[in-house]
Amino acid sequence: MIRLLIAEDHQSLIDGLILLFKEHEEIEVIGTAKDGKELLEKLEFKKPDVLLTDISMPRMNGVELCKKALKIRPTLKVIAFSMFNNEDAIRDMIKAGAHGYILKTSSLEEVKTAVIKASRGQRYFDASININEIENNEISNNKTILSPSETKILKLIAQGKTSSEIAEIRFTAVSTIIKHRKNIIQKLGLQGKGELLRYALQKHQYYK
Amino acid sequence: MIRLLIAEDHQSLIDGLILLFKEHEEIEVIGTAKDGKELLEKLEFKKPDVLLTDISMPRMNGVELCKKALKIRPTLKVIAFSMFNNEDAIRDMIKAGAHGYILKTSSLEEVKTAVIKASRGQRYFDASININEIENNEISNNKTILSPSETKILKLIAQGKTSSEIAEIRFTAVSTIIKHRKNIIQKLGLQGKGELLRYALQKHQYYK
DNA sequence: TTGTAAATACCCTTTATGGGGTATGTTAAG
DNA sequence: CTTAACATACCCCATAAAGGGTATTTACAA
Repeated sequence: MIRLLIAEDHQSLIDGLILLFKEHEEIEVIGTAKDGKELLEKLEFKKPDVLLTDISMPRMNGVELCKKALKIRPTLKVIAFSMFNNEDAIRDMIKAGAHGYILKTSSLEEVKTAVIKASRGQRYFDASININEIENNEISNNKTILSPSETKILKLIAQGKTSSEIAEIRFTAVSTIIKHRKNIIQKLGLQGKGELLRYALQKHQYYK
Repeated sequence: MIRLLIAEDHQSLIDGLILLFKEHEEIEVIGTAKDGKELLEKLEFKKPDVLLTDISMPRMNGVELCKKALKIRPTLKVIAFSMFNNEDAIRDMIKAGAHGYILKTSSLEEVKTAVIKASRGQRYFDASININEIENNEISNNKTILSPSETKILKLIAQGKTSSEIAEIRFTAVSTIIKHRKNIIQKLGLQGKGELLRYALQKHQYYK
C-alpha cells in the first residue's frame, strides 16, 4: 500500500484524484493540503511514501515544499504536478530533489503511473519532457545563477514594478536597482528590457 | 438527464469530472475537448444542455468559445470554470453570455451544483464572487473601453514586448505605438509604465 | 589572510518612453 | 453628407533605464 499526500490549491483537482485512488487499492490518499505550509504541518504526524505536489500555490510553492519535506523525511518521494512545461520549473524541482514531473494536461492514469514508479524509487517524467537535455543544460546553466538580490529583483520586475518602486521596497538607492538590472541582463545574455521582462515573466509564472 | 460538454486543456481535471459524473445519474458527460476549437466541432452533432468551460485554453479561449457556442445553440447554458478570480475575466464571460462562473479552488460538489442550476436556467457564481458589484461596475467601466488597436497592443505589452517590437509586429511606426500607449494610460487613468504593465499583466493572465 | 562574490552606489552617454500637444486619412453612425 | 471615433504619425521636453564603466564595504572561502 502506497501512502500518498497531495498538495494542490485547486480543490476540484484534489477531489478528482481522491475519486481516482478510491478505485485503486495499492494507493491510499492519507492527506491533502491547499498550500505548502498546510502540507508541512500534516507531514509531521503522517507517514507518507509519496508526495504529489503542485508548484504554483499560495503561501509556499512546490519547490520550497519539496526541499523542506525531504529535509524532514528523506525517504519521501516527491512528484511535481504542474500546469507549466517550463524548463526552469522542472530544473528547480529536480534540484529540490523531486523524483518526477508530470503535467496537468496528462491523464489521471498517468498520475497513478508516476506515483507507483516514484514509490519504487524510480523517476518519472512526462513524455514531452526531455529530461536528459535539461540535466545536461544544468551544468552550463549553473554558471549563470543569479545572486539572492538579483533573484528577488527579477521577481519584482515580473510584477511590473519600476526600478524606483523596487528601490522603495528594498530600502536602497535607485542606482543600485538599475545596476542589478544591468547585471541580470549581462549574466543571462539578454537583449534589452523587453527580453529581461519576458524572461522574468516566464521564469516567475509558476510562483503565486 | 442533463447532457454536459466539457472544454478544458487539463486532461487530469476532465478525468476527475468524468469520475464524478459517472456516480450521478442526473448528469451525463457527452463529450470533452482540450480547447475551444475542438469543442466547437463537437457542438455541431452533439445536443448539449450545459457547457462547462475553462477560460485559459490553447487555440481558442473560453470567452470566444462561449460567444460562438451560444450563436450556434442559443438554448445552451455556459458555466466558466477558471483558476482566475479576476473581475475582468468574470465580466468578459458574463458579456459573452455565461450563466455561471466557478473557481478551480472549489470542490467538485460545487461544480455539480453549478451544472444543475445552469440546466434549470438559474445563474450560479462562486461564493467569493460579488456578482452584483461587478455588474454595477460594468456600467461605469463601459465608458473606458479600449479601441481594437489599443486592446491588441495591451496584449503585446503584457508579453513584455517593447514599442519597437510591437511596431514591427503591427507594421506601423514606433511613434504610433507610443501614442497608443499614452492613450491607454490616459483612458484607464494609470500612473506611468509600471501601472500600465501591471494592468496589462493582470488583464491578460487568463489568455494563453 | 587574502582573494572572491555580492551588494551597494555612483559616473557618462544614448535610447525608450511618458506627458503634453497637433494633424491627417479612414470608417462607421447619424 | 457630416461628424465622431479611430489609427496613423509627428512635435517638444523630461524621465527611466540600458550600456559601459568604477569604487567601497561586507562576508565567506581558500
